[in-house]
Amino acid sequence: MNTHQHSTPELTKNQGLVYDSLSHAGGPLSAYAILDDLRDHGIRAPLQVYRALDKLLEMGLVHRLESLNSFVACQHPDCDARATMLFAICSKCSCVSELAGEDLEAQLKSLAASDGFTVQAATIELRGICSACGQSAA
Amino acid sequence: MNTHQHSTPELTKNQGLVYDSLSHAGGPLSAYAILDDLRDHGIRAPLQVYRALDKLLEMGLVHRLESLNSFVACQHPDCDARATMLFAICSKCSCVSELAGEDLEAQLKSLAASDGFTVQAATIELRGICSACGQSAA
DNA sequence: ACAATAAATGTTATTTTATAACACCTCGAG
DNA sequence: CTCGAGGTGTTATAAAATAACATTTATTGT
Ligand SMILES: [Zn+2]
Ligand SMILES: [Zn+2]
Ligand SMILES: [Zn+2]
Ligand SMILES: [Zn+2]
Repeated sequence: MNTHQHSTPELTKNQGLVYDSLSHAGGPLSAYAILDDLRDHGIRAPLQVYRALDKLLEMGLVHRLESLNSFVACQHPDCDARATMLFAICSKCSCVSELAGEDLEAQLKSLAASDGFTVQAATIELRGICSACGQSAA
Repeated sequence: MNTHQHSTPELTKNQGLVYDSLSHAGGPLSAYAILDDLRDHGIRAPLQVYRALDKLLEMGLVHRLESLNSFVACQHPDCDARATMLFAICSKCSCVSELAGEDLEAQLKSLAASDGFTVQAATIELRGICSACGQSAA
């Protein structure tokens, strides 16, 4: 279920299929999982998925989770405008939350700057236990 | 050139070979690049490299760069003890600096905690321009 | 409307990254 | 000695991503 459709700039057929697949999944999917999901809708080759993903990533509708080799629909209304995003990945249920790093970005930049490094983009992925799993474990 | 040998707990033959390869490289290498580098030293199959890497990762002598699918020798005297580490990867020269996140960890944890998430491990990889490349570009 | 151009698609083959499965060796505790 | 854990060597396979090429579908300028 897709909640906040961004300012969706009309997707093409394949882009729409891939985006819907990711949105409905409610969690991260690998490119090949998307492929399987869309076999019935005419998607037959990995490239069809990867090409759609490339565009969706450009548009900011989808994010790539490097530590999982997988992709997730953006959960945030205006990622592009906002500060650095970070992803909290639950080790138990594999759910993913996308959080806004508000002032985190400034701290990262200044930390990097102390080494003479100019930040262009940041990948921040946390591993741990989500609130639901934390409570059920007690 | 390996500078600060940690408290190296005697590596096995293959572990030593892989660690040396990574140390001498002075930058990130893929498992298969390590394999190629060590063909002359009796390493013939990916598994020999991946098994050694697994142990080296456990020991904290080596880190995995998720966004590059590659590995780098630890540059920091005492990673284990220290706070969250972050990696600054230069988009031009591909060099990698490992920085200590001092108070960054606290901020990450509190940010995650506001979502009910308990952090176990963090992957932080920055993309940008290193000091050397920044100056040469001018 | 029509040609020129750009963007998206369909398909096959290939590369790159990572594991599975199984046999053998080595070395130290009992 | 023996047996059990960890390390090694090897072959085969799985999973993730890209290359190359032909075709089709929009966009744009005239
Ligand atoms: Zn987002
Ligand atoms: Zn969970
Ligand atoms: Zn380190
Ligand atoms: Zn550089």
